Amino acid sequence: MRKVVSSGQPTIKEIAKRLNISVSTVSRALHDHHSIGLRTKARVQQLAAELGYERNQTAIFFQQGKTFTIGILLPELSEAFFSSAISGIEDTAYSNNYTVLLGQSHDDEAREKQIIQSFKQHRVDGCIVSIGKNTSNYDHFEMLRQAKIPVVFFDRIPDLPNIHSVSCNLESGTVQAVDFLLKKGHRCIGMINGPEQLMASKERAAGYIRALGKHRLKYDPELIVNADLTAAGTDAAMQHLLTLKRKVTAVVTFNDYVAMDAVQYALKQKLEINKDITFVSYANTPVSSYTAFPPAASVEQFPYEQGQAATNMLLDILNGTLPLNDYQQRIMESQLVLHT
Amino acid sequence: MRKVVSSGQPTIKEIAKRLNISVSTVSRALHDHHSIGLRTKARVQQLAAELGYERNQTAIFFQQGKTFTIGILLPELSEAFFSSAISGIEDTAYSNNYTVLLGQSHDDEAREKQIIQSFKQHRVDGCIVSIGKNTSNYDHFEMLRQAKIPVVFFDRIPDLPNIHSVSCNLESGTVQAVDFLLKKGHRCIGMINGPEQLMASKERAAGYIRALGKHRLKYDPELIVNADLTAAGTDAAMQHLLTLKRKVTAVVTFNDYVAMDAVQYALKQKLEINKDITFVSYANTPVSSYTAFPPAASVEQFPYEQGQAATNMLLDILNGTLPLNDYQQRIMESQLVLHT
DNA sequence: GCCAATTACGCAAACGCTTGCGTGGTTAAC
DNA sequence: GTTAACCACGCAAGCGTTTGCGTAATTGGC
Repeated sequence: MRKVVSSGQPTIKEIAKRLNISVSTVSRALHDHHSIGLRTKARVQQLAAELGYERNQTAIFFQQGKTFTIGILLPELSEAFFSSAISGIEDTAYSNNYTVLLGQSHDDEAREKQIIQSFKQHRVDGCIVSIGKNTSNYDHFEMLRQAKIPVVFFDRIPDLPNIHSVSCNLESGTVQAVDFLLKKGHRCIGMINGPEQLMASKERAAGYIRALGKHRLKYDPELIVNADLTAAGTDAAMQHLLTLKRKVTAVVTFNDYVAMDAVQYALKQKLEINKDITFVSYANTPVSSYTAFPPAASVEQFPYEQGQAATNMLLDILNGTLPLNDYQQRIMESQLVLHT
Repeated sequence: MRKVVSSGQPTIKEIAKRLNISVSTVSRALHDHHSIGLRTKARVQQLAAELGYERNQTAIFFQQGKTFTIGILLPELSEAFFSSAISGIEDTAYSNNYTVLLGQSHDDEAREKQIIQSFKQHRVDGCIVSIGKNTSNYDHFEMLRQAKIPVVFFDRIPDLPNIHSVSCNLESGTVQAVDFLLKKGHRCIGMINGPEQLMASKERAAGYIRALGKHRLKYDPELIVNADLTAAGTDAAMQHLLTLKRKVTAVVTFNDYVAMDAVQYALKQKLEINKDITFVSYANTPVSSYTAFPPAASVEQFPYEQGQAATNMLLDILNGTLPLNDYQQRIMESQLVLHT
């Protein structure tokens, strides 16, 4: 039999041989088991230290069927929102002795499936995932369910029954945002929303409509336009809004990038920001306050905290604190932040 | 013997039993081994598909002594520079069938050591690391070396002999930046640099001085000020520069955030940007182009590409293409990008 | 001084998979 | 008809660790 690898790392067996005791004794000594004599324990531990023994996690993972690893799948690692979330996830995973496996889907459904597959093969204990923009088939998550690998969806959550999720209540934040604009006297408020099928888009729209209702104002469907979040899409949306008969004096944009593109467009149309037209956005970049015309206010979604919350929920499931089939949808409150 | 886990996942053994053949045959059939008959192969593969068989990677990792996993340790996952780098790393790892394990040190040396320890126990095949600001002891990396786990340092590289590294030559970028300003006619150029001990600061200063030398200009030490990267520090630095007898008409700032703070300060002093004073910066945020007064130009460091390069170097080592002891320091060129 | 409890350790199986080698059986070459 | 080559498959070891159970030896209670 060929020895595949000679990592050179000392093993428990090595220690046993040198000390002329059995491997089980060594294993127990290393775990401070009560049935091992103090002398033996000391001898084992000392030799282990001398040899620089380190347990082979891969062996333990295999033997225990548990990896203390969670897979985290996000659309884009470099987006500020997600990178803050990763930070929150890693921090809480770390302090609970879990490790984090990472994958980015780039909003590509096929790649998303492959990564989930890879996570599953890696036998991760659980997953945290934010689905891609155009993911419409959820077979891969069904597989995870069958494999009894818990998943906590996060931010971009699929429209599925019986799932765990952590998300931000964008509806309430949107209500706050629209309220804010209404109180400032705006009566014709446009909204550049995201792709229709996105939950995030639905919530924004719902908040928008609810806020109008609160103030007994009629909702004009033409004022909400679904865009694709590209600069071109935003331009088209702006063009649509600015050519309506009623004059749009404020716009709620899907996120900061859209806001900035929209601002650029407005400037090209010789509009004066915060006078002719006011923008409110959803925060996803730390530097929007530095921009020339930052949105008058923005809805903060606390990505770091969402990451923490999702991880905690997953850990609760893994610990058995939270039953796997007790599906929880934790909805965190978003909050409108004024940019004076 | 207690069955620790009953994951329910079908195993190779299960398939063998059902088909009344040996596990080895099943294994080979699944690997499309030539010594297995077509009929058996088909039967095995079909049953495997039916059962939803999936190989247990943890078993394979353990058996093979290789995990196809690389550990990546960074100071702060949520910083734009690093999150782009992660993105580049994940992408190239993914396309080479490697998976990425993640850890952030928060510039805490103890945590850095723990994460490296964890990576080692996970038996990662290799590591990519950017060290913490105040890491001064390198024992943990020495351990990796002894365990024959290759490391590629990246961006923030330690002052050690015999290491692999990928970093960006900020000196050349700085020369370009100062060149640019000189060609525009500026003769009194200030620099708001970072903390003195940082390699990054030294390179910037060196580039500044070299560029002046190229043009046979005298270097005035008063024009380079070391700041702490906070808004207050930047204000103080600006104040210093603006009260010199010679009139500073351009400033090179440590990064985009400093630039934006400096711009704010200049505006408060009723200076006109790009007329009374011009800024050049080092890119570390994707949105600086949206700001009111973006720097006239900035030195791009290509974090995504650096991440790719580091990963490729690591993969070359793992493939044996690049000998482990053939230490390479890849220095990528930074590049001045004009923001017209 | 006898039985029970406790202490201190070893045996061996099991986790799932890969792989070198062995072994019949068939085919082809001369 | 003998030999060689090849085909198709099984055996079993081994990767490092954990753990239920068995077993001596020691101790303590009465």
